[in-house]
Amino acid sequence: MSDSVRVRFAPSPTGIPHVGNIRTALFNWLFARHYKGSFILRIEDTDVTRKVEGAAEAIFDSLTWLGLDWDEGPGVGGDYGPYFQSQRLEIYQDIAKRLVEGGYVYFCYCSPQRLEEMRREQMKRKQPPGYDRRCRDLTEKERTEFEAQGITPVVRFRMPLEGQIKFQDLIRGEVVFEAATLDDFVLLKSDGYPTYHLANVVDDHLMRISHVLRADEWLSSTPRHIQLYGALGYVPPQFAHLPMILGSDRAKLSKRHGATSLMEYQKQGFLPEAVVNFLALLGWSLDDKTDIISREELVANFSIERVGKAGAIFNHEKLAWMNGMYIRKLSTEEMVQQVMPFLEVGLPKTVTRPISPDYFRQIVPLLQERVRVLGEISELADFFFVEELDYDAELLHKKGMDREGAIAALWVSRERLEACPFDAASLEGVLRPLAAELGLKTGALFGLLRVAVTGRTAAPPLFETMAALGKDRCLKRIEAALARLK
RNA sequence: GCCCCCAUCGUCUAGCGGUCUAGGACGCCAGCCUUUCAAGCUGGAAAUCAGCGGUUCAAAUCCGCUUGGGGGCACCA
Repeated sequence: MSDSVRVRFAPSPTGIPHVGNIRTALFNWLFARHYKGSFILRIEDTDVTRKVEGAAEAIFDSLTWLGLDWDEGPGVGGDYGPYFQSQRLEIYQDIAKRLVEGGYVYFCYCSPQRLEEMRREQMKRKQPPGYDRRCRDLTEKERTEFEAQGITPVVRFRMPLEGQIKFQDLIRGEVVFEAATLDDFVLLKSDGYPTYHLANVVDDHLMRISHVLRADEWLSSTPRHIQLYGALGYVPPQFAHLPMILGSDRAKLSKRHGATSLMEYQKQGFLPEAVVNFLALLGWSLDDKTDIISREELVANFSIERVGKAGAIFNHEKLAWMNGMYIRKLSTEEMVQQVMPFLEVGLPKTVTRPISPDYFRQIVPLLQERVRVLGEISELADFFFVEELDYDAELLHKKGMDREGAIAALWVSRERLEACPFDAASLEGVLRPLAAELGLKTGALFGLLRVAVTGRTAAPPLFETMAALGKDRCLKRIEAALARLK
């Protein structure tokens, strides 16, 4: 199989790609890389009316972000281009002509209004909606009459009226459809553009695609494609219909499911490696225990045989957990690189920019195991950057400690700290004994100082935090806390 | 409505006739660690394997039916 594998990701630029689309791309990519085949990107822009500006770029960006590089397609070229279907119109028209000559198709002059009305009728009678084949056997005369009226026809495929259409799906096994339940679908629209069915089949053949891995939603159009391949004298590729990724309501992913666009995950601070890992495990598994798996291992082990059949709900919680796992694996340098952009946009405007990387390098290790999604970073770390802390004075004398006690403790602490070198070890050497001296539990003193210095009750370890903040800032904040208590 | 697909803890999944009183992970709960929060570690609750019939010495695993869920049914992809 190795030398012949050519797979493709063929999205239509009608919107920003969501995780479901990209999961399909990922499986194709993994399949190609596993068998050392080719991964082809083809843009199926045959619907002029639904084309969305910037969608193609969003597709490129999404794939690039995840590191799903394509061997042929926009930007890289290839021997089977062009890779935009809108640039291949003549090809489809030629093929359609061939089909006309072969009698596999016919011209249909039915107006959209009539078709719509027909479907409404069918629905009302609880009949399956589908083209009633009115134009299937038009006489020469009827045809010329319609032509004389200036109607531009569409080209429809002549489906068999009876019999079964069978095909082997690599994931579903044998799938059988009754031909009688399938209607004559459109191949060429009246604007001269091909429909998905025509363009997709033609291009998959012309581009020598060996395996079509696509979402399950395509399963029911596969028998049509099989017929088309037959009429064209093409050998169909192998099909593998991937289980769908579902929203929390178990329905097909759509805009109404909230943040599903892939780029949104980038914006929120997910790492591409984590997303790849997570997406790969949605519908595929290595074994009974592997959760964290590298791209290399995925490529080495990916196989269609281990792709499941049931749809999978996209679980944000688990993705967030996994992202945290990947964040913790980052080196300090990598973490600084990753986090900087998020701080730039997330920190209040009052913080002076640019943020010093040196300062930041000190605090990054304190944050690294406390973050799951990079976008959380500024909220978690803002006290390292802002000048004025804003918090409720009551936090300073919460449990067990009264106002006077807090004032006294802060006062002494300030005094001792003044003479203390500001590294974590020295700070601990001074503050731990101080707690005993004051007759306070360490937790009480440290908690008090934590609030004074960070403005919150939950923060990174106190000594490291104080060391990073520096003596000046800490003393000033303790003074501010004292003032707040008065 | 018609056609097709699917069905193991709330979620993602392992399981491909006996090793399953069903394993792992997320989340949840508890304990440990600990200056808080995390992280980490340990333990726990959580699935009568959708139901019912078969086949078989033996079924989560094979078959059928039912139910439930999903997808498709455009001059959209």
